Amino acid sequence: MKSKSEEKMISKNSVDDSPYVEEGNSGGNVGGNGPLKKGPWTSTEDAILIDYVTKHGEGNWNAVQKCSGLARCGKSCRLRWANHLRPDLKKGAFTLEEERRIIELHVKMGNKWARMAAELPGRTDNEIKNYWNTRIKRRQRAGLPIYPPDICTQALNDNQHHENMDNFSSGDIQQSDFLSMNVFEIPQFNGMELNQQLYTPALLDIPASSLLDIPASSLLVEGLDSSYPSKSLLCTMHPSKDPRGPESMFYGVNAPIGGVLQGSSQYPNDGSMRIVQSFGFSAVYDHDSTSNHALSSSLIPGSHAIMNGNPSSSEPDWAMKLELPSLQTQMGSWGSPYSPLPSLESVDTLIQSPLTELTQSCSLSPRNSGLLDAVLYESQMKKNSKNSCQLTSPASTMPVDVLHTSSHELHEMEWEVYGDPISPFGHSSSSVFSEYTHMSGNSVDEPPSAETMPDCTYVIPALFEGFKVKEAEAGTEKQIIFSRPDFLLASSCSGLYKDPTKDYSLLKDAFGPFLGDDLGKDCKQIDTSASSSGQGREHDSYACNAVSTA
DNA sequence: AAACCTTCCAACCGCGTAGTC
DNA sequence: TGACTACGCGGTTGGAAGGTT
Repeated sequence: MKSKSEEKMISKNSVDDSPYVEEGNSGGNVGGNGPLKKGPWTSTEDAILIDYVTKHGEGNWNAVQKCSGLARCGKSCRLRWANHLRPDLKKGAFTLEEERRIIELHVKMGNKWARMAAELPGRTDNEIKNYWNTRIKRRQRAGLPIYPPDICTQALNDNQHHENMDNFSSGDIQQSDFLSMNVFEIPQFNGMELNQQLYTPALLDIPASSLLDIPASSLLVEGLDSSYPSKSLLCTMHPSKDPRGPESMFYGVNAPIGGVLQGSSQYPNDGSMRIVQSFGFSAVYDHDSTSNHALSSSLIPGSHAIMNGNPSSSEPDWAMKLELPSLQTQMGSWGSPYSPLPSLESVDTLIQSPLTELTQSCSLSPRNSGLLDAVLYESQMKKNSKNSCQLTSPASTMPVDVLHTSSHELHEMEWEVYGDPISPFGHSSSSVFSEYTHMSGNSVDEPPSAETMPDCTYVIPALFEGFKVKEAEAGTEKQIIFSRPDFLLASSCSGLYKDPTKDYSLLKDAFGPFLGDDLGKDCKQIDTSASSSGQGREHDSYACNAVSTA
């Protein structure tokens, strides 16, 4: 097996018919004893490396080549040892328990594979990463949420718990407690961002990923206690490395959001922190909607922000370097300038805006209780009023003045911004929306996939979290009401699926380690006749509001 | 049977960080 | 303080294998 692939690799990497020769030396692959080999390892090489490590121990990998004559760079040696030769490695597929653990860890840590691996003895970061990416892809295809029902349930429980909390941002909650309480918070639907259509295309320049890969817990903690060393966030944002300073984190942002974002400059010394603090966690913490317009849903770990695949030229380099998972690449499919799919950046923009700004200038929608029933109600109302959403409006380039369009119009076009049944932070949002567009024949970049969400529609109780964004410069207020996708998952997992006759294989697959054989009892997919035809999916349950008030 | 597609996974690459000088 | 080095991490790539059409 290996020999075959090896030969291919050798052939591929060969230079002048010299196998085992590496033509490049990037990444410190310069060898002192000649060219370094790349590609699959042979058993002989493995033996050499094992022998070396046995004698000299781990570390000093660059010395391997010198001491053993192994034509491999230190980097490669380390990787080989860590991922394959280490004696304590656990081989074989992940157990259900391990899978569950991975998911839990991902909720907490995001794409911190090494940290996750540390929690899973015998497993490597690469292994976990591959597993996760595969899982994401699979669920994306299936149109399923990343996080399983029980976690959803826990998230809801936590939500209810926190709804009764006051001053959650006062920092009186211990980090550990907070973390423990939010371990299962579903950062689902980070894609509940504001409709990009509501904002100028420049908003797309905002590196949503900078926040979306941050574990929910980290952000939440940040929001609670600024003393928490939110390395994840800081590192992700790289604010200190941005020569433009904190405000530049919103580089590319302009009106109307720009006014809001500019508020970030209020915290010149700790932009990211402030931003975190400004995050809303309403899903979980909108116990006090007047003071804490949290957007918990935005706090999705591992969210590979859907950058809408539109790496604008104006996007800062650092933004592009932010944690962009491979999935994001896939998401790029809806990055077309004309894609009706939403941009996380837009929501992130608001999310990133200082809380104080929001709290001071915002008055939540009266319907904005954040309670599930309220959301359900609203969703139902929308459903009744509109049975179909016009998702395909090529209005992704809609100018700012769309904000002044009627709320009705906005409703129709906005649902697409939300729902991301797959990923909490939005990477999946792309999947759902892209899938929708596929079904409706509106995909710009990809052909409809019969495989994607076949006859499957989630009934999503859209929660509407509204807040007003004060447009500092214009002196106007724009109330942006957006749904609470984070609840969508939970609801979708807790019996909101309507059609019991549908095949639950997808869900079963998705919830594998979390559900028993009676999966179908709890999770059902909805079949809408419209969905099969790609028209009029009952996505209006995703409905969202965008009310613009001059 | 062949072509195509999907999944899995090993390996590579670039970058960030810590340590050292 | 800056340059250099080693190491680690996360994202990405590409081939093998298996499945589907």
